[in-house]
Amino acid sequence: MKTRTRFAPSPTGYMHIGNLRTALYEYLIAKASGGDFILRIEDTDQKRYVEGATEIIYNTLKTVGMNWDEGPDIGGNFGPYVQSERKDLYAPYAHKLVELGGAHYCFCGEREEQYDEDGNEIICKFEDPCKKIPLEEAKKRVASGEPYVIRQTINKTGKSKYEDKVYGIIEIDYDELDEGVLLKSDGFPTYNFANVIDDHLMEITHVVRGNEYLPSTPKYNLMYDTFGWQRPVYVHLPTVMKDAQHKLSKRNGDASFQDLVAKGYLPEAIINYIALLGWNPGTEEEIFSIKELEKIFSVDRLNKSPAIFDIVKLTWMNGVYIRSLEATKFHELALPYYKDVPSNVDMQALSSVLQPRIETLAQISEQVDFIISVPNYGAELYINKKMKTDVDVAKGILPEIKSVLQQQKEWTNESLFESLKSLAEKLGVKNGQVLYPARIALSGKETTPGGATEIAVILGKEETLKRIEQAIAKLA
RNA sequence: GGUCCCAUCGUCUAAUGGUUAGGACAUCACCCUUUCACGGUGGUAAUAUGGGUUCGAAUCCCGUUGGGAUCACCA
Repeated sequence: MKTRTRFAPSPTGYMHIGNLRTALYEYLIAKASGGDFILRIEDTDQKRYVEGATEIIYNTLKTVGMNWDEGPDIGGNFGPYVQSERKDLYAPYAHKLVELGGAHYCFCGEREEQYDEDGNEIICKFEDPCKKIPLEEAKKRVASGEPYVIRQTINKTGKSKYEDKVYGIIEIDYDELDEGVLLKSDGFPTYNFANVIDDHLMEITHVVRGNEYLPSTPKYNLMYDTFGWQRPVYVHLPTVMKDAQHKLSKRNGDASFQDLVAKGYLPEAIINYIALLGWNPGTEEEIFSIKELEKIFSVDRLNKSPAIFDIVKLTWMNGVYIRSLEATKFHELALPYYKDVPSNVDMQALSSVLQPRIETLAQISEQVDFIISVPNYGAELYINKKMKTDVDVAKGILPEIKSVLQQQKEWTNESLFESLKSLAEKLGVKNGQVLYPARIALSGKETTPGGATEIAVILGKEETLKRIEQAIAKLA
């Protein structure tokens, strides 16, 4: 049978990293066996609906390359794929479940307190008195227009048992299960019900979701069993944590996918990183494209303990991706970050020095400041023990550098380096005694991306000479 | 609190009864080098704890401790 998995987010306007990882594993489980990946929007809670949220979901999935085979926008044989459009479909199943004895009508409403004959408080979800109302009577009350919900009926004896692909056998006493609401008084299903109906109707073979559903899964199994439907394969995923105590969450202000992208992380790197948060290939390789993951992914290698999201490692991995980019591609991605850079600057050259030095695109801004304008600096910047330079060395060498550069015909890194190196030889000084002062004069910074000659190339001849002259004037 | 789940370097993880407990990030040192990066080499660093079972336990069992999840007309 063809594997079918589904990603079923609710449109809250935010693509959480944990959700993205769940989607990724759902996608990979399907694709690893040539199956289908389905997108379903779960918007039964109208209060939480956020405008534009579905677009964020579409865009995120598209930019990371998780293409869905069926979904609200492209349709499919099992639509509609938005739960609110499926509204009318659930109630008949709920009523049918009542007929089958798996659920009952409850008229308690939202009234606060009820007590039985012994004065004990009645809590419907635990043991609903309404389930004792004869079915015929309950149906009459429903027909007469009395408000009601449909609650799951649970026989509180015995133990439930099921197998999860990552956690193994899970056993829970039926007594622990709540008689929860399946169909709300507004006629909408709750997640607990809609999810079972939809997964069955859409022929989902593998239900993949966060492990917070581990304890409620027996309730879903009861429904599958009562309807006589085959239970899906369960794959419950461990939580993605922010630290040892807290899960990653919107409430804590933790980064979403879009936040990370805005900070200059590449979608490919994000996907690669989160794929490894709770899964490993069994080899020592760790750089994978989503296409490669599709080939090697296997549920067996999913981990069951929670994993802490480590931005430091993601950042390293992002650096790996940035470095492996084609130079032209990198330049294209870097361009938006050059908006304050003067147009006479050689931006291609800038990109080539930046590419091996940054780990996120946002770091470009910090690296590029001195290109825009020379920061204020004191003469003591020329003092460097290792390079054997000080203010006097700089005073002596800068005019020499100026005249060499003025005569320089070919303005490339190699030829500039050659020229300055032979200047050092001619004067009998160390290379650093020429190059270090030159870099300070050109950048006003102790450390820069690239060396003096690379900066000169980026700046161009005119600006380079201008900066050297300014530095000489400053020292005079 | 009841129930369920989890537990290997700081972090992500490998090792499914026999390994000097391996790799990656981070960190430290050194090398390379016109600074900074990149790259290279090496180091520090882990089986939470107490009992079993076994010739042998990170691995299997029980307890303890620690952590997480769940107990809505939210998903």
